[in-house]
Amino acid sequence: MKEITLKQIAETLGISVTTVSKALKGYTDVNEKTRQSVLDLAANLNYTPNSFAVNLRTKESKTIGLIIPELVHHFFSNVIKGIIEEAEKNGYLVIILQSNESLELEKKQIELLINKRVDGIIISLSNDANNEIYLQQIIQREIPFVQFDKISKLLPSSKVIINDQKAAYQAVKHLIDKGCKKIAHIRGPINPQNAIDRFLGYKKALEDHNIPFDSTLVYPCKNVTFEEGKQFAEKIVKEHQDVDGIFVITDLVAVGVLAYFNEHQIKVPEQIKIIGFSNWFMSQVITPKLSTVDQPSFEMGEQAFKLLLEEMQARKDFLPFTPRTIELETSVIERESSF
Amino acid sequence: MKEITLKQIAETLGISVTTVSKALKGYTDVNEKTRQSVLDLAANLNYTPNSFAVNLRTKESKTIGLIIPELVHHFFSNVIKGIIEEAEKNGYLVIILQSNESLELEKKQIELLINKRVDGIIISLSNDANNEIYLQQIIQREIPFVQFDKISKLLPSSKVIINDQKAAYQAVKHLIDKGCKKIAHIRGPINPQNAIDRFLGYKKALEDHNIPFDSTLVYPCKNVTFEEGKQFAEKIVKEHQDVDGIFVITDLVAVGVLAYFNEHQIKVPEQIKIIGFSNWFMSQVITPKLSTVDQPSFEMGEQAFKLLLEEMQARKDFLPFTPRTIELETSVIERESSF
DNA sequence: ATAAATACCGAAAACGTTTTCGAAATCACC
DNA sequence: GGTGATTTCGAAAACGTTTTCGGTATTTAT
Repeated sequence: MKEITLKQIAETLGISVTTVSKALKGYTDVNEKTRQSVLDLAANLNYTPNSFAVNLRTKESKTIGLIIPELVHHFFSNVIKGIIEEAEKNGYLVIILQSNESLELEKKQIELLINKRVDGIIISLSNDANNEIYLQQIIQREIPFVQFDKISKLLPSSKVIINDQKAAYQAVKHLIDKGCKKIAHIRGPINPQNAIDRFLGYKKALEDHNIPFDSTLVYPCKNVTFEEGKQFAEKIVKEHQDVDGIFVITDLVAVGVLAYFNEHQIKVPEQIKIIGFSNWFMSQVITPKLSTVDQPSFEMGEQAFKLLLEEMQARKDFLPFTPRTIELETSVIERESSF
Repeated sequence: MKEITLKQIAETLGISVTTVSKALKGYTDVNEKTRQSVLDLAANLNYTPNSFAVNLRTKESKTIGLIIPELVHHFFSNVIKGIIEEAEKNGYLVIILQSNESLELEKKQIELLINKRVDGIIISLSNDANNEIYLQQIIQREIPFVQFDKISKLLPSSKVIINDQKAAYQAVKHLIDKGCKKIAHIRGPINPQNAIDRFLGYKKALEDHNIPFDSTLVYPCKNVTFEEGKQFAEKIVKEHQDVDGIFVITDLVAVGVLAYFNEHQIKVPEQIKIIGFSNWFMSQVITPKLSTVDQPSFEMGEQAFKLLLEEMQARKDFLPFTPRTIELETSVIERESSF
């Protein structure tokens, strides 16, 4: 069970390693007959180049790294899928690591990838990350680098994002269009930019439609869980009996809200209309089906890899590269919870 | 921005590359002073060994490959998480590929990984795979290899599985214990072994409790979808008004059943009790909460990597290796749908 | 016929590391 | 002071590939 090498092919054919290599790589300075004999023998022996040697020689591994905060997550799963498929189309493989929303781990994972000498890195930052030194380091080392979803605006890299503020605006406008007059917002934690942006979109939509903003109608999640959804649902109906619409930071929490209302015979959408965010899979299998904002997650993955590829190729050819930001369109998906 | 190499360290210290390498790798035949100076300089320069060169020299990449049928899947996401975490603990990184339930793609992905010369491969087979030649090839090449979940019994490799038959038996027994007298089964497709085993467990549980088996109560899914769940729910109540329990191949389909019953005011669990399989995340946020069978997915991933590591180390030391199979325990999780 | 152009091939260096093996220098001991 | 043991070091080979550069051999043009 020995590995086939160029040397072996060369020896059995009585030619040099150089010529064998050239024949296989389509160089023009090799005779058609010798080329054929090399190709035939290589095919017979099932030769595949030793990628360790190729990596060393070419200084690239055709492998990229991907860091996400949490693997078990419908949104991220779809992004990963998009990245992997697009990468494979272009001959790249993907190493996946998780940061578990920990800065320390995020730092460690980045160092792992750099030491592995991956050709590029795609990342969705953990909540508290911003402009950490270990992130700047990626750029200083000129490692091709793309951020998506949860990004640091300060870092000069390519990015794939949605316009959270606009998307939230549309979600709230949808509730208003459906007749809601008093709309609560269950928002995300204080720090992450997308929670802030969604809150701002909520506020702007109210203002634009002459609904007074009331800060007591805004409930901030700490952990963004199903349980929190149930708790806030209870709080909302107790504190504001006349709320007729809720915009929720993400579907998971919105499903918690729905669960509470189901249990307490509060009719959705008749009494209160609800809209979530992200179009999690579960939102279409729950009763009533949850209206939500669709984020094109798979496409986000595809675009992220494409941007990375752009930079990888530019660097290889020593061309100047300026980062690009792609903003993907979101869309309100109207389902039973806001009819 | 040049990469630091052993050579550079050697030159600035006026010693040989050999000694630098030895100092960094803890060889005993290097003077304590020189060792310190090497260590200091290496730390200052932030030296990390070029992994391409290390790979070539040591013939291992500290990278493994993982192939799964579908990434966007609560069960697989958890397995992946388990594998990645355990791998990282042991200094390995993980490349992930999908087969999309296609034999052709599965074959291609395996070849990709072999050509990449990963140190080992973990796989959950696609539905129709069995003893394909490209799978045998992995074993012939002596590439460390572990199967999990959907396996081929014929292939002599380590495996991590659950006892589907036993798990299904317990699920059905649970319904019987709760008083069900006429239990339908929405089963999986004809081919996959786990669908067959779960069906057999269903049948055996009935027999052991003196409930006559009735083949018209068994409904085979084609695509295992939410929609199929709804359709079969309708069929079941139309064809067998007196069914009082349903054992469903997997939670997704069971949620479809629940959705149909919710829409048609059929009371769960009062009129019909339902139990699913796999403990998908959504089963605990739906109303009523779905009873199910928990598969320890994260642990499955951990164990799969541990088995792989065993084989990788044995091969490296030229020790004989005999594959092992680990069978993980499942447990019935009782929730509202079967109270 | 010779000169110039072309086709074909291979030696050798390089990528950066690990490890073997022998040499030199130092030490201990009688 | 001589022997043997021990400590410390480095030359060199090896891993398998890619690519440069020069050298024959053959063809074409004059």
